[in-house]
Amino acid sequence: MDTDAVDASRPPQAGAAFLLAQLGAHAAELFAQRIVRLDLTPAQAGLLRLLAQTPGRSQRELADVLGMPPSRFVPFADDLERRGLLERRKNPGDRRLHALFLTEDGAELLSRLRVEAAAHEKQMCAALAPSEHQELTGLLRRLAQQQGLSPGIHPGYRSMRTSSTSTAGRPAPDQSTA
Amino acid sequence: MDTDAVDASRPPQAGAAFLLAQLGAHAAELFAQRIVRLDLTPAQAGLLRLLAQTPGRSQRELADVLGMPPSRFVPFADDLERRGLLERRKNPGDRRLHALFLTEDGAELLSRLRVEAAAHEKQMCAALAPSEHQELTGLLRRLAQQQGLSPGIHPGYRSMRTSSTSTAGRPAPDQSTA
DNA sequence: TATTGTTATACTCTATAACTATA
DNA sequence: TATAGTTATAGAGTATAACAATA
Repeated sequence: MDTDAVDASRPPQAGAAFLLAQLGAHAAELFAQRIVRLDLTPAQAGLLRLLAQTPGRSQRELADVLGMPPSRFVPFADDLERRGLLERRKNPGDRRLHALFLTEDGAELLSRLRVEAAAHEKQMCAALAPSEHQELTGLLRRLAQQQGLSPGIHPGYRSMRTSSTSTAGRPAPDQSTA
Repeated sequence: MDTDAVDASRPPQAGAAFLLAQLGAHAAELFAQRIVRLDLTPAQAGLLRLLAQTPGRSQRELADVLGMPPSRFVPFADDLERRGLLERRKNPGDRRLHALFLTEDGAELLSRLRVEAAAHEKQMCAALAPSEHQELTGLLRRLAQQQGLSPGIHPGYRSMRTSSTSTAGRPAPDQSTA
């Protein structure tokens, strides 16, 4: 009985919840690094996927799904539009709305994105045998469903960088104003 | 051969890596909400755990482990010191160093933190049977080890709120469309 | 009057770089 | 001269709120 369950000097092994947070942050970081080559941030990649899934949605809708305020969505979409990856079309029925669509270039980039995602998947699960990999995926899917997470987007998009304007590279120690 | 073609309009099911990022962000969010009651952020909780594990480390060391620059660590520790949760002691051998220790109040708060962590674990894994829960934990541990993640701290601490001062203004908008 | 998209402003957070005290 | 801790400042990123067009 003196063997207290909780010993402050030697904490218990990390549980699944902590490991999920730890591995999730790690996975997000690795993926972000990976798609720097495509000059995309994870949030931008999420929008491209979203546009492929359900084209023609309004900016307001998309901003809601991604969990960002409309005022932030505008420059976020502006950047991708300038790069020719998505296009805004006026909705004839309600001319207040801008329907967003993926361009051909956007679709092409998305397919390259999927290649990166596959490589990332392999890298993250390198420790597992194929059957274990499948087992893990199944368990995670059940967790996500029970937690009410919608497929394809995750809460992290809210707080993720929305622009990739050359901040993507190394710290670039510009030692100005010495 | 055409069966493995990638159809943009109907993306493949999410893989384990994406689910990890999604569930990880979700878990971190839930945990953050949970410990608002203790007036702690996840990063603060991480430091308390760290101090219990290996007391007496210098601020520089701790900042490195948590992945934050020293200039940010100082006010971060200041806050917890003001609240009497940790204490700085001058190192007699090298008086430049501040050795950090958990106070009694800090240790007491940490034990309450562990209670919350246990409840959080149960909440996150509610979808699983006990044997599956154990199975998942084992798989995640192997992933974390293979990825070189050190136990107890995770990369997300770098970008997490370091103060809990009156952030309670906006509790939980809960904008997820479930 | 309500809603979509947009712009502007104010605020928070952060890293970089100076500064001090010890070594 | 180098390092631990600290402070100051400037910059990036954000949300809130005002605005214009359309309903």
